[in-house]
Amino acid sequence: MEALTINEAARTSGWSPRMLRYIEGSGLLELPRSPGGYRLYGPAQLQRLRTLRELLARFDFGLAELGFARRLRSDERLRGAVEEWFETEPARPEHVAAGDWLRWEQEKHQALIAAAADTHDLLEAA
Amino acid sequence: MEALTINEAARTSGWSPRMLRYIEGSGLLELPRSPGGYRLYGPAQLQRLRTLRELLARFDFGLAELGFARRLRSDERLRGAVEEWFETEPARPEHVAAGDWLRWEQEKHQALIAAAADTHDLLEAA
DNA sequence: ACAACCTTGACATACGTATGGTAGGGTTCG
DNA sequence: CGAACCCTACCATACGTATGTCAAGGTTGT
Repeated sequence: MEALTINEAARTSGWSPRMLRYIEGSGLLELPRSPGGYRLYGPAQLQRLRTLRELLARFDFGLAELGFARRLRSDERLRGAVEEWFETEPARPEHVAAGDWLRWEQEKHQALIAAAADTHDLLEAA
Repeated sequence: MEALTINEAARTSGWSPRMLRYIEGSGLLELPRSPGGYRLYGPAQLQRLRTLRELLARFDFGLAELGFARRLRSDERLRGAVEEWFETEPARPEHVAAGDWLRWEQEKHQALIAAAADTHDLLEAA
C-alpha cells in the first residue's frame, strides 16, 4: 500500500521515529493505523509534519505551546478569559513620579479599582 | 505613599514574594519602581495578580502558555502561521479500511498533496 | 543611625518537555 | 517461514518551569 511506515516517514519528514510517536501522543497529529497497529503516514500527514517542523523552528516554540494555541481555538471560555486578562493590561508609563503614579492608575482603571475595593481597604488599613 | 512593597503585595495577592519577582521577570506584569528600586504594587497590579491567579488555576496552565498567548496576540505573522497550520488539519475519520484510506486522503487533500509535491512551489507562486 | 525591608544572584528541588536508547513481543510481506 | 520492521513500555539525559531559601549589600522611614 502507498502509506509510509514510521521509519520511512521519519526520513522524509525530518523528525526522528521517536519524535513522530511523541507528536502523535501530544495530540497534534492523528494517524490512521494499519490493521496490525502500524502508524500510517500519507501525504497529508507528511505535509503536516513538515510544516510543523518549519513552524516550530521559525518561531521557536514547542508542542506544548501549540497545544495551548489549540485549546485557545477550541475553548471559547478559555479564550475569553485570556482575552479579558490581557485587555485589562495597564498601559505602561515610562516612568511615573512617586507621588503621581497612583493617580495615573486611578484615572486609567476606575473599573478595576472599584473591583479592587477590598484591596483598597487593605491598603488603607495599612 | 499608597503603594505596597513586595511582601505586603504577596500577602494580599496570594503569590509568594519569590513568585511576584518571577512573574515580573516573565514579562507578564510591569511594575513601577521606587526611586531606590523597590517594586511598587498598586491596586491595578494587585487586581491583575489576583485575576492571573484565578485564570491559571481555573484553566490549569502556566505563565509560559500565557506568554505564548500574548505572542499570538501581538505577532500577526505567528498568529497567521499557527492558524494556517490548524486550518489544514485533516478531518479525522473514525476508521478507514486499509485499502481505502489513501484514496480518502487524496480526495480530501488534493491541494495539500500538490503542495507537498514541492512545498517551495507554493512560496514562489505567491 | 538603625531596624526592618528590599534587591539581585545563586543553589536546590520537583515536575514537564524534548529526545535518544533498549527490551520483549507482534506485524509485514516476499 | 523468516528477515526486517513496528509497537508499547521503560530508563536516561538535558533543559525549562515553578518555587523555596539564603547571602551580601542597598533603601526606607522614624
